[in-house]
Amino acid sequence: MSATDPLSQVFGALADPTRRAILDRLSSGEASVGELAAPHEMSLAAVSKHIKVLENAGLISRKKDAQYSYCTLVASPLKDLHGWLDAYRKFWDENLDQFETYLAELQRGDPKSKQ
Amino acid sequence: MSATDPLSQVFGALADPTRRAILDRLSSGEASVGELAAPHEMSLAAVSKHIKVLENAGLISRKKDAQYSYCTLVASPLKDLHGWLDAYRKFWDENLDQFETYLAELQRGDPKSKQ
DNA sequence: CCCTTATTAAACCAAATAGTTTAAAACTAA
DNA sequence: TTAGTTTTAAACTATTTGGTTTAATAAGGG
Repeated sequence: MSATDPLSQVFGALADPTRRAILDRLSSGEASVGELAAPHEMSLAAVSKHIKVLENAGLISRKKDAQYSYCTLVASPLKDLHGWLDAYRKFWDENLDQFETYLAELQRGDPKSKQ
Repeated sequence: MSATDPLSQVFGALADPTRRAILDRLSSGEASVGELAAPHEMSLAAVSKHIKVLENAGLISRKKDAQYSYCTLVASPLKDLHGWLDAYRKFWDENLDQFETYLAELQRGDPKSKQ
């Protein structure tokens, strides 16, 4: 992932289960770096790096309070991603429709579906 | 992106503008490797590798015909991705909040929601 | 049979990723 | 001030990525 465009950054940030777990945790409220790191086997420094990747992708923001750094989910990049996905939605919906039509025809024994 | 779980593979495959362009091209119909490579500056072999990444993520399938390899978009992984995204939709979609409020009111039998 | 076309494999390289450990920075509390 | 907590920076390593070039494979057409 050496691409620097925003969409690539967001997709790249999400291409890791640890980072998705962090986002998932943040979906139930803000948390400090230590709290975010706790469930993971790796070192705190490693989680800190993952958090920075998410921050660079715009997926989290931070608020410093004393020595603590509190992270919050920022959903707008996910909205952008949803917008990108939507261009393909008709595709899988169509396929689903076609498949359902096919199944319905099979059940009816419609001869057209057998060619 | 050394993670091997399906979702990471899909996100990783999409974290590259060349690969997204290939998917975009395929959304208007199947194409050979050569056709997919044409718009890009890089070598054919490089595009061939990108196509393999997309194939490994399950985003395209191929059909061999003579020396040609025809690629087709497979949208189901995008549908999975959409499912993952949906868990975050409430963070950006005000309309969904309204809809959930509406549903909650309906369940309560709140008369305001019926007008 | 040769020649061309389409694609992939192999070997190679530079840069990026994902982790480590150690140390430093910034703050709190005694 | 000293000691402890939280987080990040730095340096290092192994692996992966994204590209290259060259060669091999596989098919079709004179």
